[in-house]
Amino acid sequence: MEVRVRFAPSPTGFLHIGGVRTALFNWLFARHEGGKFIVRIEDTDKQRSEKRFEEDVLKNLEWLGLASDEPIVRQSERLDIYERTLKKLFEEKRVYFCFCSTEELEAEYEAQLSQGLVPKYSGKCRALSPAAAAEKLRANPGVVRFKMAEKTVAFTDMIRGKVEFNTGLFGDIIIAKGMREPLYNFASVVDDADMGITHVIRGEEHLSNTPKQMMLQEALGLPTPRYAHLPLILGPDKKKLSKRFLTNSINDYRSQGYLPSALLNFLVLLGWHPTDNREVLTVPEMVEAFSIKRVQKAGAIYNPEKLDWMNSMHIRAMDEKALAEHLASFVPEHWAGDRERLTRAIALVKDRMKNLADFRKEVGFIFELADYKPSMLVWKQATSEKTAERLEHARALLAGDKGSAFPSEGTEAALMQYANEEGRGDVLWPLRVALSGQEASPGPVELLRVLGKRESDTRIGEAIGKLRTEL
RNA sequence: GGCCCUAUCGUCUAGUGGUAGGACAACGCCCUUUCACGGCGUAAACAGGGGUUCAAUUCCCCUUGGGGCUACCA
Repeated sequence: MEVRVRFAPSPTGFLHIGGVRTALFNWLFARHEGGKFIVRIEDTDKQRSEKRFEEDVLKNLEWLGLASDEPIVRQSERLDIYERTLKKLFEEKRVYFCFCSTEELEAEYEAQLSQGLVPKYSGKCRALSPAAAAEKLRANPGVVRFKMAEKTVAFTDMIRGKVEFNTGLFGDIIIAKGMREPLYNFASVVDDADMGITHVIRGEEHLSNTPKQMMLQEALGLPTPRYAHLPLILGPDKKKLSKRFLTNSINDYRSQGYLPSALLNFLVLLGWHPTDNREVLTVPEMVEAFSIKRVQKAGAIYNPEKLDWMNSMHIRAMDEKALAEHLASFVPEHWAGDRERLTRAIALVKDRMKNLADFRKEVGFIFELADYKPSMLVWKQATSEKTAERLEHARALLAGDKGSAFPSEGTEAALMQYANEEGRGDVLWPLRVALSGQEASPGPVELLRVLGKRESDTRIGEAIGKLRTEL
């Protein structure tokens, strides 16, 4: 039988890190098994669902490469189906209308609690005759309750093994607010069956929903898919992932210059890893090695430092051309247009970038030299005068370069020889600062290579000018 | 409170009935004109208590810690 899984977000907020991980595990499972991954939008809560959130979720899944294999399913477009199913449940007397007010219910729960009892719905409205219910319906919309049988329900979670619940503790749960307003547990069960979902992989917060859904499946004569409940991602404070991270949309990671593959790689390692010790994996490698049975049982803490490291590893693994594409939205247009220089700049800093946004601040000076103080050119105990002389010497050396690739091997050797004679810091430091205008940067020879002969000469000339006017 | 899940370095984790390994982060050294990168190294963990056993981090129980659920949210 074909494996079919789904990712079922409710569009009540931007797509966040936790959602992506759930989507990823579903997607990997589907790909590994050669099955289908389907996105279902759970927008039954009209108050909280917003179209812009749905768009955000879909757009970001696409960016991450986790798009749905089949057309998106929207619960808001399936109200007829839920209504029909609900009618059937009414006919079979598996459900009933309840008209108890929130105040009544609260009072009931308090009373139960004070007697040391487990608070649950008393089942009061079960006794209402269909006629009485119809009468009340005229003034009060009511809610639909499911007659929960009291029994022990057991299932085998693919990650946790056997899990047991006593459904008697739940009471008669509300499954819809009216004939056309289904609630989560009900809509989810109907859709999973309709969509032919074979495996439900979701967050651990749904573990106790599973027995409720199984009871619903039983009442509707629907098959029970296999379940896997993923451990939750915890915040750095070892508590449930805080608002600070949950409200962070994937958009933020995207604009900070994280690569999709790095984000996915980081997330997959939160609760799973391959049998060997590999940590840096391409997406195809993840698919190949993935196994739901190897998923960890305990929650994992979100560690942003490791994400940075992972991103730098993925940046390094990417070739310069592909990186240039990704960089396009992170640099000014005229930089992106100067493809030749952009590629050389990328080669220069690829190994030192943690994210794509770093690129601009790491090598911006290649495109636009910022103003700097002449004193920055002077190495340790050297004088401005001496520094200017050394720069002039170096400049003359470079000007004599006749090779096709600048700087030629001979020029480089001559420069290094001069540096060794004068003191490496005394020559190399001012040269590097003259070329970069920065306290910290890649080395002078690398910079010469990226800037080219003419631009290098201009910059060294400027540096000498700065030193001379200061004297 | 009740139900359920869970427990190895700060973090992600490997692992086995008999020296607890890797990665991130930290620290140190090397490389080096600078900053990174890189290389080498250091520190760092089996939550506690009972069992079972010649022997328990590993198997069992309890406690404790952490988490989830306990909605007319999903």
